[in-house]
Amino acid sequence: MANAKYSRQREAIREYLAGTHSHPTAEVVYSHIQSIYPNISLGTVYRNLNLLVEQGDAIKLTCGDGMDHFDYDTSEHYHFICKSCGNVLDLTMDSINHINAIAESSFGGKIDGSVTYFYGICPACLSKEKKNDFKEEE
Amino acid sequence: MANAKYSRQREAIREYLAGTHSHPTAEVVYSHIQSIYPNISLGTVYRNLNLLVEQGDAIKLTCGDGMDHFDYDTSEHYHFICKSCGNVLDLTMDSINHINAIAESSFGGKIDGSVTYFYGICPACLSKEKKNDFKEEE
DNA sequence: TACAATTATAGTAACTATTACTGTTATTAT
DNA sequence: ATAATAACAGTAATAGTTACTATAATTGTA
Repeated sequence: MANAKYSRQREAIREYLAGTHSHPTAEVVYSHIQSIYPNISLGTVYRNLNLLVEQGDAIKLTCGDGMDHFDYDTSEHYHFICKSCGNVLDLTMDSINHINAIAESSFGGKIDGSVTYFYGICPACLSKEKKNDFKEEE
Repeated sequence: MANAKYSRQREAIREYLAGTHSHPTAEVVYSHIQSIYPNISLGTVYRNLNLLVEQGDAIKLTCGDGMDHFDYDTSEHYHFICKSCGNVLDLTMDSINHINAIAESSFGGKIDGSVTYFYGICPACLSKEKKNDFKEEE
């Protein structure tokens, strides 16, 4: 891991990921990087995304939609998945890491951490729903 | 969904799932049901597991190891994944559903629920580690 | 019980996300 | 400049899962 060579492709991936809060999948990263490096390979994108995760520069989100999502924000924060549009959003909220202590208190093993995903309807889909409700009333 | 016909295969899957707390994958369910129905198809296992989930009789766990796990216990409880052996364990602990209110308080959308996975070392692996530490000391 | 209608099955093919392989190219150290 | 090595593009392979199809099982009705 100390023997990781620089590569322009990886830095382009890093910069794209650092500049978005959209939690893109590898495929989405791939299609964006193609505008800079038209010949980049999807395998290169996967390898570098995983490398960034291994190095602790990004996190991988497995939120149950069949695709991994990536996030350059490694600080403690939480994610929301909209059941309607599928978008993954950041949640700005107080830390809930006390749940690890709750879990550990009556458990014979060791809790190193936890991952929480919140589900529901995102603000954008919620306002669309309201519009449709209004239409139905007319 | 009201037009679901009885099938012996599905009931065998249901009974196996109801009788274990091991959170088996579809492949594991498949190999167990084969002892009763040697010709059962893996597709049948997948279809019926998903049907049980749709009907609310089981839940699907996507805990990040690449395979979905299934659980016949639909009551509110939490899961732990051992980083060492990969086993999925039930955690007996107080409800943490207050985190949904924490998430919703500063969010413009609607929170319907959340899923939390705890990670660490399970009791069995923890005791193995201790044995190895002891060996290294000698 | 027989029969028609319909859903489920086994077996197989297809699909999606991801990883592995291979010969060539880029980066780095000397 | 050159040698060593890691990364690349392109492609093949893998794993988990879903879709398709002809046959079999289940269910409602006479």
